[in-house]
Amino acid sequence: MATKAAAQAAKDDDVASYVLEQQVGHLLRRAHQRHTTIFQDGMGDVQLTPTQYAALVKIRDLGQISQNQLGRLTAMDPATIQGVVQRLAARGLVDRTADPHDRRLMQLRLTAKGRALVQTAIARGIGITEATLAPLSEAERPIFLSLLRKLI
Amino acid sequence: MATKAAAQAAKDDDVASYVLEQQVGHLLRRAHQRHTTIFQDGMGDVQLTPTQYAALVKIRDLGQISQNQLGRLTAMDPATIQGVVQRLAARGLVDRTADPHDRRLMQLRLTAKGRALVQTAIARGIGITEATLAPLSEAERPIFLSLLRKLI
DNA sequence: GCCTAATCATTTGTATACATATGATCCTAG
DNA sequence: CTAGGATCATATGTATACAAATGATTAGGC
Repeated sequence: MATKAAAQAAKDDDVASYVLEQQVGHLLRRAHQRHTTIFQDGMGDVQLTPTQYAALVKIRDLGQISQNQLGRLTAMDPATIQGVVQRLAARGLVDRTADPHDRRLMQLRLTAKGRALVQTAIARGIGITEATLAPLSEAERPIFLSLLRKLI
Repeated sequence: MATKAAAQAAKDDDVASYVLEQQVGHLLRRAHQRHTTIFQDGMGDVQLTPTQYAALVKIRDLGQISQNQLGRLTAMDPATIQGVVQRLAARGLVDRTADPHDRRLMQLRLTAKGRALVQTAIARGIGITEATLAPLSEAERPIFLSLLRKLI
């Protein structure tokens, strides 16, 4: 029983000395917040959110892709990607056509306007990545990125 | 002019070879998503979101605090913390009283129910941090956390 | 070939996250 | 001591993010 009581006392100490600001979840949330702010400032008049940007870049990479597939590649569930694509289509950046071979699918492509915008956006995206990583030295950046990748 | 043209060609190459999945912003978003999933699973029937949890822990630390101040300490703007606190109060976890010395302020305290719940929640929060960092070795974890802290 | 299961897109509801606006209250310069 | 600015909480609107449900369509097992 003494060991059980000691184990419980140790756990109570952990709870009492728990510091929110040291938890990885809190730090991830704050780092993500900071990046979102940098992103919004960096995009300026291009006026894209990070998810809209991810969707545009991925459509650019693949030329044509279905909506749910795009969601999987950009880590958005069907409900989220639906809203993102709907807003991109409303701005005339993305073209949605029903797939003739599978009528469940919405095939997505960039419009001419979308292709032009994504070029500008990526140029700014490069600067945004640089600005986000600015607090890290050149040596620290690849270390951080490789560890961050492991957490996904 | 040759140098300018070369510089532009280099930038065009950067745009053409841009890989979304390697950008720190995309990785941060995905790591944060993964943590949120782990958090929700780990909390189980405690049924707290990460921000609700952060608010409860911080009120526990300080005993009493005004709403906007709590928002600053947990990195939530006034509109966001308002909703978070409103939901915690609706569940009877937090008590809101107008400050007699400054009638602009809403002073927040944990209820008995809130104090009991936060104990359980922090015990699970410790496991959630562990689960989030599980892909990293013991040596990698402090490195990652120290680099992540620099990005805030 | 048919029935069931799976997939796709959409819709609804809840919860951050933030910009912006507003009214109440406090503080401070003059 | 009062007018102007600052702070606080709230409200509204937009945009993720995801769970859960739905209807349309396709694919697989038999």
